[in-house]
Amino acid sequence: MKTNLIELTVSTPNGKFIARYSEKGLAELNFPGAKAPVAPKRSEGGPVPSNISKWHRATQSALEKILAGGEPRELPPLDWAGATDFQKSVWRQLLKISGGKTRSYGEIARAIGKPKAVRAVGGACGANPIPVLVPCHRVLAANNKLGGFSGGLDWKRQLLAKEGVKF
DNA sequence: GTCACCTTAGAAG
DNA sequence: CTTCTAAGGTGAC
Repeated sequence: MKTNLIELTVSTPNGKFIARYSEKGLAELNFPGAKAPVAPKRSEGGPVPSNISKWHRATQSALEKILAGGEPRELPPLDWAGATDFQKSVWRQLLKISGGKTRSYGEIARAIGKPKAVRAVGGACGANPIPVLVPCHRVLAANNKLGGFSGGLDWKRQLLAKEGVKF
């Protein structure tokens, strides 16, 4: 079923991110500049539920923290409904990467018990609906090569630079 | 069913 | 050192 997502924006020094929440938590986060598939239509529909309002505050502060090169104090609940088990496993590993550190696709693959699924890990990262908070940008190719990034390789470089990662 | 993807280790030239 | 190949998971066509 098409869950009614509530769309809110997060203003940062880097631009306005777009966050979408379901009843269960943050379901999606988009980079500034990404074309908005739907118009923001939440205010007329009704008030934003208080729990979502609270999550949004957490999202905002976590995002700002990361963009400043730090680690978020706390994250809002993430709604991974629709994701496969494989993807959830990968994203769980990503959440364990602390600021300024990086892992390779191979390491992630190994961590979830499928050392040969390195390309699948790349696929899961690309399918990540919540970039930045789920730090898919901290995953580099082997030998500290940048690798790719569907949301714009530019963001990956910038985020890593803020965290002091060199390569 | 086929193909492309945010990959990588290893074998061959 | 450079080039080529095979291998996982998933979604688009």
